[in-house]
Amino acid sequence: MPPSTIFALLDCNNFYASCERAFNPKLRGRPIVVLSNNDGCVIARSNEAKALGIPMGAPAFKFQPLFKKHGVHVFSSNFALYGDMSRRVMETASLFTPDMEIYSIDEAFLRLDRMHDQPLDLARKIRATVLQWTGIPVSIGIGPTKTLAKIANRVAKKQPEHGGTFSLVDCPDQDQILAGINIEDVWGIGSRYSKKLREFGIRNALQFSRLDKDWVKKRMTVNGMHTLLELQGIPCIPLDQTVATPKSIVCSRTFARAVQDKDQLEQIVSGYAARVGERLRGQNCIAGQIQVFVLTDRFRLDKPQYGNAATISLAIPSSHTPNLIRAARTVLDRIFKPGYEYRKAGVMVFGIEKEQGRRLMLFEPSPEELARSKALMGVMDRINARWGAMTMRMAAEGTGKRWVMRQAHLSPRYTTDWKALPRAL
DNA sequence: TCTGGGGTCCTAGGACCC
DNA sequence: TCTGGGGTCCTAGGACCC
Repeated sequence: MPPSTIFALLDCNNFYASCERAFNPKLRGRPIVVLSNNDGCVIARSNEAKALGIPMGAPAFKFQPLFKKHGVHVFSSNFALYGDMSRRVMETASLFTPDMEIYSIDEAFLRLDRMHDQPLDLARKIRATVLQWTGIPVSIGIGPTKTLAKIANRVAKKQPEHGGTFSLVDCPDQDQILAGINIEDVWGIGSRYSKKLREFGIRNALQFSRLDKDWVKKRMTVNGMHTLLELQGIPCIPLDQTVATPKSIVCSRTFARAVQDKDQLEQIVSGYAARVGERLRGQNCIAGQIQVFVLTDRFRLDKPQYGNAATISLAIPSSHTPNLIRAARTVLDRIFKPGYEYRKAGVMVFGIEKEQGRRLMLFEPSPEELARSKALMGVMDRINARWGAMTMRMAAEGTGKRWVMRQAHLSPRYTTDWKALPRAL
């Protein structure tokens, strides 16, 4: 890496809440929360909702009175909408620099050296364009390392006087700013390490940045050492633009109601296996192993608790839904114990590889068989993409309504469903 | 009396991220 | 009645091999 790398972190402000607001201008200035699956707990809040003291992860049922009192607008999570809005934001930002790493649904690292504009000018342009084209407000922080860009982003977000962008490159106040960042707010230092560090009297980013390298490595592995060096301005975490195949794919849910019946659990698990299959095929991948897990309600300590997981290898790596369902049922059979009230289950696959270029196995299906299964899955995926997930599914998933999931406050799929396109009058 | 040492692979657990 | 879901990486320790 050349000596003067300049990283920017673009981060969408209150992303899910902003997505809901982008299509409903009446919500401007109003408190908004977005709930997790099952309408269980709060996973996103607008600034107004934060100001009301609604914490991240708050169980929705405990905050109902507060929502009502302050007219908080409540939404069930709508990932079809958020995913599509994310794509728009990222595409817009990518027009400004070729060096971009999409880090999460609402964050991207950019490299701004090698560009003609001054980094801060460029950041302001990106911010304005994204806002204008997508309706999503973003903050952009700039620094000589990713970790410092993260901190700059925090400053940009928390101190409105900077207008949504901030740079720590050649910043005379850097020490003062680092001293104002709590240790648990440093990227890479979570709650466990923060607690440990506070026991040593390390409370902020500046104090941490002055620790001894080997002391940190010994207690926080090589990752902690990288964080330390990055705070000192030495880049250790490069921009990663590779599109890696995922190592695992999981589909799991907490149910709205407890399930005791094995047949019902089989249908649920089959449905999860089908979702995993869709996502594998979406990446042109196949998986070699499949795991199933089941859990009882961890909050009902008055009831008998049980949780278990098991994994098997597929005879032949596959993304074919019937194969995944068959395997998932075999695993479930092994771990299911009657007499418990299950509240959560999941299906996970690993040993994932690209479908092309895979090593050949001893008992390969014939080319005709492969073509047939591929065609069938292709038709299913296209129908579900066009008409909404789960329009077409396997018989094993059951034909009942999606009663296991509660989504009482779902917004329309504005951008991904023709029927839900907003009208411009 | 004496009882090596190094390499690899796998797994479980722990930490982190959004 | 009611508490999310989906990922990654690192390390220690045991099994096994030579």
